[in-house]
Amino acid sequence: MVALKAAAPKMAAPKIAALTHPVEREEPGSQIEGAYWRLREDIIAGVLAASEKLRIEFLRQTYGFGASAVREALSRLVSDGLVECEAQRGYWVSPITRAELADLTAARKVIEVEALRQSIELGPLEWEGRVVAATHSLERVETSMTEATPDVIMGWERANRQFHMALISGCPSRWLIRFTELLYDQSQRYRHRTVLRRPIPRRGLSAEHSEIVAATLARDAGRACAALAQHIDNTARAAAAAIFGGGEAAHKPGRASRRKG
Amino acid sequence: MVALKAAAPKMAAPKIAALTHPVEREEPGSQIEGAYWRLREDIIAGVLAASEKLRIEFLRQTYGFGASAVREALSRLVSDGLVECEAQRGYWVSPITRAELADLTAARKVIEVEALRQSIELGPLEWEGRVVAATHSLERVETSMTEATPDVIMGWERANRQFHMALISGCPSRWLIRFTELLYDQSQRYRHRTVLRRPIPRRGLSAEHSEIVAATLARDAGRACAALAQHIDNTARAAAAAIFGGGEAAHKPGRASRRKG
DNA sequence: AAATTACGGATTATCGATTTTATTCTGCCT
DNA sequence: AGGCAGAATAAAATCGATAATCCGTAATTT
Repeated sequence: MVALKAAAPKMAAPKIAALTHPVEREEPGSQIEGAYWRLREDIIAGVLAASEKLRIEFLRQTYGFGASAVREALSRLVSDGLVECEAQRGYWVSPITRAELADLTAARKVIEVEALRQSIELGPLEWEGRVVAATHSLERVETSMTEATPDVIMGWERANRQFHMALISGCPSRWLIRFTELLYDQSQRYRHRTVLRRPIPRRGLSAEHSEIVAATLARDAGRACAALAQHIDNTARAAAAAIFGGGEAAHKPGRASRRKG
Repeated sequence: MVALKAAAPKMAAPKIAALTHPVEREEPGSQIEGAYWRLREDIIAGVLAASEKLRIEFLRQTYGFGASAVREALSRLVSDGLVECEAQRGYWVSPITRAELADLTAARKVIEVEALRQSIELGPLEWEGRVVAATHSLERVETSMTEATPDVIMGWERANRQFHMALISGCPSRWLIRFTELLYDQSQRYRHRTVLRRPIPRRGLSAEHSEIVAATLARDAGRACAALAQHIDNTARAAAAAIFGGGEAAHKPGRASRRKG
């Protein structure tokens, strides 16, 4: 995976053939946009590991973007919280810690749940349609999951994101939706490892989804919010167990821990 | 302060007298950091007006930063939501609209209020100290406000921000604090015009602050949160009246409206 | 022998120039 | 007269090169 194009960066700057999976994103327009989304995806998916140093030259050669594009993309990712940087010492992927996961989970239980509540209470009619559609897609993907190839897993992850976003897409507040997306993507960095270890989703995850959907479509805000909060908690617990095991933290946030010699 | 290290890049580097006020920020380290904070401040303070086109060359000459630094700073501001950009058409300050103000207000009433609740319920001891200190500073500034020079207004704005941030600084969630800051700064763009028109703060604003502080220090979460929500609402209402008047919206978000011929 | 300082390699930050893209203006055609 | 095509202009995006900084290592001194 990660085909590493290494595009002859001399004269041909040909539209940058996508190395990664086809995303629902439309054509990137500028190279910077492309670099931004590519790096973002690879950080969330763990291709660029937590705490990994992000050398400009390495990224330039690996992805075939120009140095400027890489730098600007990294700048945006800093504001997104996926990348950190220090004055003259460059960039690195934000570390993964148990405390950060706990914080993400707590914040999601405030913001995503509130967004769901507003969706239920204020969402327009077509919102219900989106929920039904996304639920259907997710179910289709889940029932057809027999093996755990990267493609299948990625498909499920995308369907799961679609599902969560559809749930809150009736919320009238753009900011709440934006924060929900941000927190979801941050959490995705943690969840990804869980999915890798637990190929076929047992643990009654589908059941949790069903409960959320049922309560939502019944416009029972209290029940739906409680179910969503529970779901977020369970997911985070599973991720914590998969990543940090029972005991201590795995990554220290201290200095950037190099990965390459 | 800030002092623009600059180090005579080529020959002239005309030092560009700062358009802005001195901030509490420490030395910027890199030029990009400096550009980022300077632009951020000037956007929030309205020096760079809403919907204004941000030409790289113009910013470069005006502030004396390099083109790359400007571009990277703008990239970060895009992720912050203070600047928007489109593929090959450059950058512009995010527009100001009545709908956006309403959304910001609603989001603040969810997030900032929740952060206050968590502060009251979970905040450590020294948090109360910070609240008392910030309240004292704000009172000092308010009682000594007789004229409305830009410096005085800026001092008040800073004290007000300190006050709001101190209130929620006991919240254990870094993400909620971060979102609160983001929304506060976004709202500041709207509030700024209110303050300009209403030099000496009447409208019982101090009274609102007092009520919030009293309830907070009494650890009465319900009362404090209600007071804060009311305060956010009143502030937004005043800003809406000052900017949009009674009727229609002032700025259309449509195409970037040029300012320079 | 330990600590400190000086050097070399590597990486980042910055600047200038080039290429690509969009916008505006003008002339021609309908 | 109005609309369209095409050139001219302006701006943004990208690239290549230079200067400043940091990290690791080795030599030197106490």
